[in-house]
Amino acid sequence: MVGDLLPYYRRLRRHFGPQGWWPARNRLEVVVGTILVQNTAWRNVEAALEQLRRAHRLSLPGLRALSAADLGQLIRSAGFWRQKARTVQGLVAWLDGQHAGRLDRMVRLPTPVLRRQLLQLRGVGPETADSILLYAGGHATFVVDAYTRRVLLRHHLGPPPPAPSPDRASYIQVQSWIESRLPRQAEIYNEFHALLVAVGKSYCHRREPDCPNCPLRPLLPGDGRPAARI
DNA sequence: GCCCAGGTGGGTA
DNA sequence: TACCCACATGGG
Repeated sequence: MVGDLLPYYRRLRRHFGPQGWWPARNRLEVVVGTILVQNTAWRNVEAALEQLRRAHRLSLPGLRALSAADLGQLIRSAGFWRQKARTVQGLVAWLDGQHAGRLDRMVRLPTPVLRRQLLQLRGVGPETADSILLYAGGHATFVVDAYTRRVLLRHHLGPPPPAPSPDRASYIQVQSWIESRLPRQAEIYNEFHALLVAVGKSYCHRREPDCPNCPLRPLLPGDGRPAARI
């Protein structure tokens, strides 16, 4: 069980190379990025981060100094900007109130405690919480996102959907399935998740799961069988 | 024009 | 619990 996914991890890493996630310059950028990227293409997030940077507001003091309206305008390109501005401000307020405004203290909390606290924040769900835990804090927590599900489905991996319903496994079920098949190390969770995103992005077309030109078919199992619906 | 992108929360049965 | 929907911008 443990280590079942290691061969795939190694194969993907040889093919794509180290991914070096999260694409950010510091811890705060990771945290802000995890919120901005919710259901949004990363390029739109980059534009928003750049706007914050140019306004000298991509820092805790900078964010504190912004009204919700002004923050919203700066992150507009990331979409859902009213919600996301509120979420960022809520997170900064919580950080100030509970952790003396210090991310380095926040990430030192035990994983289950920090996860629970993050999930209490409005606008922070399981994926955002786990992204902060893993990519900002180095906690060994696997991030389940749309790419994770898509790639697992396409290659007939992952937990079976619980019959008769719902039609897909829960976040926790997918997360447990992966975590129990890899060494419990943040570095491996980090890299494997980033590699799954690289796989997902490299598919010729999301709507053509059987495309014979997909260069990744030898990298993950599932060849010789009809591809799962994605 | 239409579809989609590294989700989340609220409402309803 | 299991759907459904709003939330919004930008690129293919």
